[in-house]
Amino acid sequence: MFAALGDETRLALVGRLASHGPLSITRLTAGSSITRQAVTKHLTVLASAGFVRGVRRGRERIWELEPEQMDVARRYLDQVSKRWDEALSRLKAFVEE
Amino acid sequence: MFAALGDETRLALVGRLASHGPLSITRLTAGSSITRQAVTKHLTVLASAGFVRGVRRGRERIWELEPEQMDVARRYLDQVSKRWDEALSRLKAFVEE
DNA sequence: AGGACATGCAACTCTGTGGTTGCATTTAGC
DNA sequence: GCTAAATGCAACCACAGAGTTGCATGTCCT
Repeated sequence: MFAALGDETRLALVGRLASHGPLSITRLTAGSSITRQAVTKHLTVLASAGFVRGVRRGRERIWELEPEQMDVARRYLDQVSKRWDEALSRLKAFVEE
Repeated sequence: MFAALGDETRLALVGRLASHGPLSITRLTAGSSITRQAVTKHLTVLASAGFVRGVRRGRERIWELEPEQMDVARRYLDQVSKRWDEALSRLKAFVEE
C-alpha cells in the first residue's frame, strides 16, 4: 500500500486523477516527461494496491481513483498512533511505579 | 514520506515502536532476521522523513515515534479524497449540462 | 477495406537502495 | 585502567523496479 504511494510519479498520478477526474492513459501521459509505457506500469502498480481502477471504454482505458482504499491507509495510521499512545501510557505507568 | 513507510521492514519497525514504546537499536534488532546495520539505515530513513527520532542516552541510542508526522500523512490523504470528490461533482455537472 | 489512434506485450538497460562485512569509537562497570 | 557492550562509519554486493524501445493488437471513422 504505502509502497505504491511511495513513488513520486505515482503520487503525481494520484494527484492528477484526484483533481481532474477519470482520465485515459494518453491524457495522463500528456505533459509528463516519461513514456506512456512507464505510466501504464505505474497504473498497474496503483491498481494492484487498490488505489485505482481501469475500465476499458471503446479503444481507450479510463482510470479512476478508488477513494475507499485511502480510507484504509488512513485507518492504518490511526491504529499506529493509537497503539503508540497506549505504549507511552504503559511506559509512564511503569516508570512511576 | 510514503516512500519511508513503503518498505516492509520499516513498517515493521514503526509497528514495534508503536506497541513497545521507545527502544534501542539492539533491542529493535533482536528477533529480526537482518543486521543491526540494516536496522540503523532504516531508522535514519524514517528519521529523515520525520516519523522517528533518536536520542543518545549513555552508550545506547533510544528511538521513539513522532506521531505528529503520521497526522501529516493522514491529512494528505484527506486532501486527495476531498479533491477527488470535487472532481467527480464537476464531472457530473459537466455530463448533465 | 484501410489508415490513424489508443493500448498491450515483451525484452532490455541501468540506477537506487536494501543488506552485509569489517573496523573504529564511545561508554558502562568492575 | 581494562574489557565488553552499544553504536558509528565506510566500502562493497546484489537485486528489484523505473524507464525505454520495438512491435503487435484492437478499435474508431470515412
